[in-house]
Amino acid sequence: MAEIPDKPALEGLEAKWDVAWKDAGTYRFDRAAAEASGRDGVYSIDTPPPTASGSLHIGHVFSFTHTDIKARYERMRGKSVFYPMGWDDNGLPTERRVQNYYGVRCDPSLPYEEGFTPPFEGTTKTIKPADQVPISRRNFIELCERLTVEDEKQFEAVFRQLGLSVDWEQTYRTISDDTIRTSQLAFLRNIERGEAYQALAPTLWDIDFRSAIAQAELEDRDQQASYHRLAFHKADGTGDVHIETTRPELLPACVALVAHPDDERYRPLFGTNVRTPLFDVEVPVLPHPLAQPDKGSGIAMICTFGDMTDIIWWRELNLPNRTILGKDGRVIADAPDVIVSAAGREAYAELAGKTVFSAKKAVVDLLQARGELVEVSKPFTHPVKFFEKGDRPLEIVSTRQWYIRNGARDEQLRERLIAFGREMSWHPDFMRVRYENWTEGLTGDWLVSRQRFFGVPIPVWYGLDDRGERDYSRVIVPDVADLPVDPTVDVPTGFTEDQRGVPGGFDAERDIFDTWATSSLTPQLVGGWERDESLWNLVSPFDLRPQGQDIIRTWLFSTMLRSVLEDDRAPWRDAAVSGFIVDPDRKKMSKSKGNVVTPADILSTHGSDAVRYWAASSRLGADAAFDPQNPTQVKIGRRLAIKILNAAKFVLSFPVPADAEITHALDASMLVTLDGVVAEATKALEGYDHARALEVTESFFWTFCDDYLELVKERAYDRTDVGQPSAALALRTALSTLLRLLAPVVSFATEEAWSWFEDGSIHTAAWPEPAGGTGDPAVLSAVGEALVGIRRAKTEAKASQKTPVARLVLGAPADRLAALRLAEGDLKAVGRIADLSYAETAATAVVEIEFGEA
RNA sequence: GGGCGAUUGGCGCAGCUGGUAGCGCGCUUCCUUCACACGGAAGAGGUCGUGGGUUCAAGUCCCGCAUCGCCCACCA
Repeated sequence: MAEIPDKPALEGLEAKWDVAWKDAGTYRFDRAAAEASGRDGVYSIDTPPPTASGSLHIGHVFSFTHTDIKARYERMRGKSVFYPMGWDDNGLPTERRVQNYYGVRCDPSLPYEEGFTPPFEGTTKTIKPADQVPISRRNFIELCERLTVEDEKQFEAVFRQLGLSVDWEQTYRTISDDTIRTSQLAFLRNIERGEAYQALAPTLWDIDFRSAIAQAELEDRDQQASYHRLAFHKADGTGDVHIETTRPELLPACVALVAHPDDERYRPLFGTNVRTPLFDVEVPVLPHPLAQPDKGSGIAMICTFGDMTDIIWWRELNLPNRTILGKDGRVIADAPDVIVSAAGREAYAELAGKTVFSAKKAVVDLLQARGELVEVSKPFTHPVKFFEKGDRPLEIVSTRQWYIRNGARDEQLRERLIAFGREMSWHPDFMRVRYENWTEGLTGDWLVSRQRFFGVPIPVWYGLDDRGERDYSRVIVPDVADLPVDPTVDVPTGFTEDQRGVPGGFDAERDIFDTWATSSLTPQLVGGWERDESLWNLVSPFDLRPQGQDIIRTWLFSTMLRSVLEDDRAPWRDAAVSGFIVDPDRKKMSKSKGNVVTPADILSTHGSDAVRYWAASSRLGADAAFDPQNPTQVKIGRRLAIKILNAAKFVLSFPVPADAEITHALDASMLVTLDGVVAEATKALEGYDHARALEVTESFFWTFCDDYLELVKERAYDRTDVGQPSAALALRTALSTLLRLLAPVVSFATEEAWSWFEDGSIHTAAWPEPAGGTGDPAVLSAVGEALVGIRRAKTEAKASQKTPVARLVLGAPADRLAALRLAEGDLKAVGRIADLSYAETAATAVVEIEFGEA
């Protein structure tokens, strides 16, 4: 046990207890205990792995604190808590950060350079792509690893300062060998069961990242556009048909016109052909119900591919593919074969090699020059699809990609996914709806391949035919025992390296997995799936998945999918979804808006307990305001933490006789009231309502300090008073209970105070149970009311609370008077009242007061 | 266009299975150093976005509307 300092303070507690907890292994997952107790004795958490590229933000502090509170509660309840930490270090954010940080970019065609030194180290300005030094894939990946390791150290430091009760021996990275092995193994199983497949199809494509993008990574952004009214010429020469488009540059990719089947204006045209302006290509006019008569001129051109609707029309109307955009977002050199006229080919030549933006201008100029641009509308804004991490609108190009079936085209699977979602508990419950909406609204299978570099390689090769072309029907998979593999380096069983890339040999898949394809396996990654079966059985399915509401469609959905495909069950029992942080203007905080506050400063300035308190006072799913200039709630938390230290010090100053018993009605009343608080806080925490648990506990704590402690301090101090042992014991009991109730939130101050009178960590102490005393709660509340009355009388007299009172008549309802008499001594002591008498009144109040010594 | 959530004193929030509103901050006044000035006490201040309905009784249940936020959408 530690000495009680003269002047307790919060400063330094974080560093002190972080080391102490680490040395004692306070939060270590006790595998032996878990094995002894079995799955039911374990509480396992599928912790979100923060993206290790850059810095943590206040939102991380917020949501991770929510999880930590529950973890600490379950630990005190006697569970072996499995609380790991992961870092999501693969993927685009890391690549982009590495490009900027070191001034490099990946060029897979380059050879590996031993001992490569990057041109920059930690630049603050953005380096233009043209100035980035091209390096090999292996060099690039090495830099990714180097940088993420550094970031992860900083992240751990912040989380330790915050006091997360993570078992820091249970960590994983989404780029480690173990992870790659697990990710590849799960994918091979998907292939085996026919859940993963490859297909050549129109794909949403980011021209800057040069990679395919999945539906879950889309976001709409408003863009300026104008309708361009173009004249198509009827093939029979009887006139023109006007269409409107925002994308005239796609005119050479036009494959048909489309109007609604019931549209009288265009009905006569169905089945006929028209010729495109400029390029003079004959295309059919077709009916399709998705065409909207009230939009534009009511008839649209279908291009391969301008938007998602084009894909649907193209597929359902069985149209040819005349893609003109390359993967770099520029118009490809070769015109579609159907453009045969000299004028058409000349026009196309003007566009070849141009970006979408320039090509649009060129087409408009050409159309204008030939008088075929009828009209250009005023610019307006409309939503355009972007990759959520991208800077330019997505294009749609035809590419070969890998997909995992997700229920979009399989009603049975979709229904199972929803059914498992209903088996789980969601906190708050309405978050389930978002999951269901997403699942029901899926438009296609999950595109998991990415044309990127830093990630888990897709573990396949393709057989090559005798001309050296990939035969996509001959997918070669590795032996499970050989995982992890990098197909670009490793050789499939039955082949030799010299068969790489030669006719009759093999060719490596160069794509990597989407980061979610690996993140969707976090339970498997951390739980020892196919690596440590006994661990897996102890922790899975996990108790808790904590996460942000913004990634329900990605992380939560995909984790559920993988679990259902692999094990036919939900991966967790509970999902706790935190809200996000909004600034004082109610805007979501995000890097792009530049209003992000870094947590390290906040933690240092106000103390971790204060910040934890702020986080704890928001319920799950509720957005929380945070004003870095004036973090009110944080300051309140700080006040609470300081009060805890001071109150503990005070309570511990009263000696508790060895044979002390609760004999006084007021003490018994306080303790039985506290029992109710324990019951309520416990119930709240069981239901993931940490805010409610904190509220009832905190509320009682202030009553305890302001009223009860004031009332009994004289008695507790006076060893000659027969009521002394009772008061001292009650105080000590309440302190112990309150500290434990507050420990999950105010983890540092409670641990500090605990160390003054108990051995061992409060965080492994038993969660309090109601003591089941026989007190009457009415006594404490009646005396509390009387105390307010006495104080008011003194305040109104502008007297100090310590002013002696010669005589005081206390009025109260009859049933309350009895309670007051039971605590008469304490009331007289706290009010410095010499002569206290009573009167029956409707409400509790001071009837007469006479100041002065007795 | 669809879905979800929010709307309670100046601000941030509680109000569980319906019975005429609570907490904290801020504010006003006062006290004070024997746990706590990173302190203590008392007080003023809302009829609960809006229009209906159910009920003896509605922030609290039902329907409509408005505003804000988030998510989704096949937006030529």
